[in-house]
Amino acid sequence: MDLRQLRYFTAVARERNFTRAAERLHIAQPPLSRQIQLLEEELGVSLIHRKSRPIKLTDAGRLFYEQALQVLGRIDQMKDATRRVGLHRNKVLSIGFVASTLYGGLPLLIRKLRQNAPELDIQLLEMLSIQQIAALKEGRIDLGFGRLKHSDPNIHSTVMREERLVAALAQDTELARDIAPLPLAALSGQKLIVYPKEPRPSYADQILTLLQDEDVRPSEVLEVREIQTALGLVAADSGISIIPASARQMRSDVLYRLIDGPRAFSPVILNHRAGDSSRYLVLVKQLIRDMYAENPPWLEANNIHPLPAEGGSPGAAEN
Amino acid sequence: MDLRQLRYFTAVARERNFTRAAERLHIAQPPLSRQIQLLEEELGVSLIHRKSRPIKLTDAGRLFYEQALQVLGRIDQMKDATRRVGLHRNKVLSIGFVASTLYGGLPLLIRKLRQNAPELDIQLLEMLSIQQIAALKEGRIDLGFGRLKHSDPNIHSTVMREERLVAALAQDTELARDIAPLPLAALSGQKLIVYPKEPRPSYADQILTLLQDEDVRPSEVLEVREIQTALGLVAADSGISIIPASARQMRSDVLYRLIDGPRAFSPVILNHRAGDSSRYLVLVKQLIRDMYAENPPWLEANNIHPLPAEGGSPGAAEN
DNA sequence: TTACTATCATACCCTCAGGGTATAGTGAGC
DNA sequence: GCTCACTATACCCTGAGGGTATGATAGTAA
Repeated sequence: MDLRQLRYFTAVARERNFTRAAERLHIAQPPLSRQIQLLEEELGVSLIHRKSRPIKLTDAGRLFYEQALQVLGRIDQMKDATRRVGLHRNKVLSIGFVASTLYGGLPLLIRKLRQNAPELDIQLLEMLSIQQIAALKEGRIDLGFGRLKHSDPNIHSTVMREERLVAALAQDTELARDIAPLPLAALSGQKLIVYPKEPRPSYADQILTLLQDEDVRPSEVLEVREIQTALGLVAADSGISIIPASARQMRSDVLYRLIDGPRAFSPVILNHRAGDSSRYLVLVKQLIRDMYAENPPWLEANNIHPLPAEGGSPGAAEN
Repeated sequence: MDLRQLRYFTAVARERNFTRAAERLHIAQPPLSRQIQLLEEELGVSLIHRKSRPIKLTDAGRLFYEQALQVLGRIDQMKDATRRVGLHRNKVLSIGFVASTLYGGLPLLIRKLRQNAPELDIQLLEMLSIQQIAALKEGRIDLGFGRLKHSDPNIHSTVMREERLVAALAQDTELARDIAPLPLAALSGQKLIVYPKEPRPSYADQILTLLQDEDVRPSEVLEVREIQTALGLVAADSGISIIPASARQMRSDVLYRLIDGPRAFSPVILNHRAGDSSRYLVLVKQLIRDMYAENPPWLEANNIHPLPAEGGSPGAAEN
């Protein structure tokens, strides 16, 4: 497949007419017909009902059309952004993050960052905690928000906060009767759903280690690839999952109970290359301190405990 | 530009070596070098530092690399989805929506829909209310969630609920002292920010008409293109904006006060082609009734008033 | 039904973009 | 400064993509 084919197809779909589309594309009509045929052949699917005038798109064609428009738009944006950066009009900051931080302070941080550094092209890449370590070393990202501690000397880490863990429970089950915090021990003998399945080690191991350390044994452990699947299975009454408190927003058709216990927390960790002294890194750290200082509603709502040492003194509680 | 060039560039970026990338692509090294040069020439930007071994990406190159990966992935997904639909394994339902419904019931509806019809490819397209009318007629979407009433006989509409309006106020301003509901009249003499600027008529006109009907005259009206901009300006103390209650989630650094008055509501309207009797349309309507029947927390939290006639009897309160 | 028009598909030719081979140029390490 | 590993340059050749001519057919009006 070829971008040319996408452009040709979108022109035909827009005009609902091969001849006019060809004119608009500044080519003759036969080659246009042929390119569309080749495209349909490659996909193994007919995109256009030709046995009617004006022509109509098939269901597949309509889907393909909308997606093609989006891809083409995306490519234009990509070219523009690359040019801006290449011509030194803009700088790039690539930020890796685990999905759950989307439900915490990350969106606000990004907004603040855009306000404070409008010349910055911010690139957000969803990736797991260990993938962030590799991506930092390769220079694919400049900053990572993860949930896993690591021991790589080239990567500098800051625990930003410890977030309460909650159990996600199916409605109308025994444990869902009460809403008081749940002792970890209550999970003994229950079916547990953990995520992500790979790559390891991951948040799943953090949860499994916690249970093991507290000598809590689930009757069964099911590993799934992502939190959405885990919550889906919970909703289908296939077990219990343990998630960071802020991720409760992801689904409202399951019940959540805070988990009790001094270790029932998951950290949010800021990772960056040791020795990186970019002004944007400094800015991000400052903005994070500002955010905690403002003590926004989501902090309390999500039962998040900022670390005592944080919030005021720069550099405190790091590494 | 060409997809081939994107594939070539990602291979080089991955391998950090032209020769090995060429092998992996099953072409000779010189043509690969040339394609990358052409790409850089078209962009007018250097993507690769060649004066080091192994080669390194420039800032622009890193940005371009990540974006290119995403675009290529997107294209694969697009091909797969189109094939599935074309081979009748899946059906497509295209849903147009105004941005603010993302903060209401739409995400939950989509989840329910996926559960109830896993064979369905759901395509979400953000568009304004009037754009939805045109898109429905052209068959670009099958379903629209908008906020504007219309009078097109080919489009069937159902008011799903009336949502409270709230005023977005800059922190530390006079009106932000109190948190009690704000009478519309309090907006007299204030700077007002409305959106979207175009295409008209839009939600902006709905608000302006409301104020006019109630004889409330702002000192100044500023039109901006989208709600994010409006809230950004509010945060910068450039005026007051009026938004649907559920959109409060978009920004936490401004203050919101409910607006008082019998007409201070904005409807959420379901649009579809008159005569469309697809089973998925029926399913969506059923799921919406289920959702309201469950009376989820966001309904109350957003001060939404379901219409009395809705929720139980199918077909009631329609059109 | 027929004739007409608008429009898409087919057949066939030609050109140049992209790939190949040979080789020159160059950064990095000993 | 020599060598190795690697990239750029020079030049040739082939086929994908575009052009022209024409056939095939849906829609339409009489």
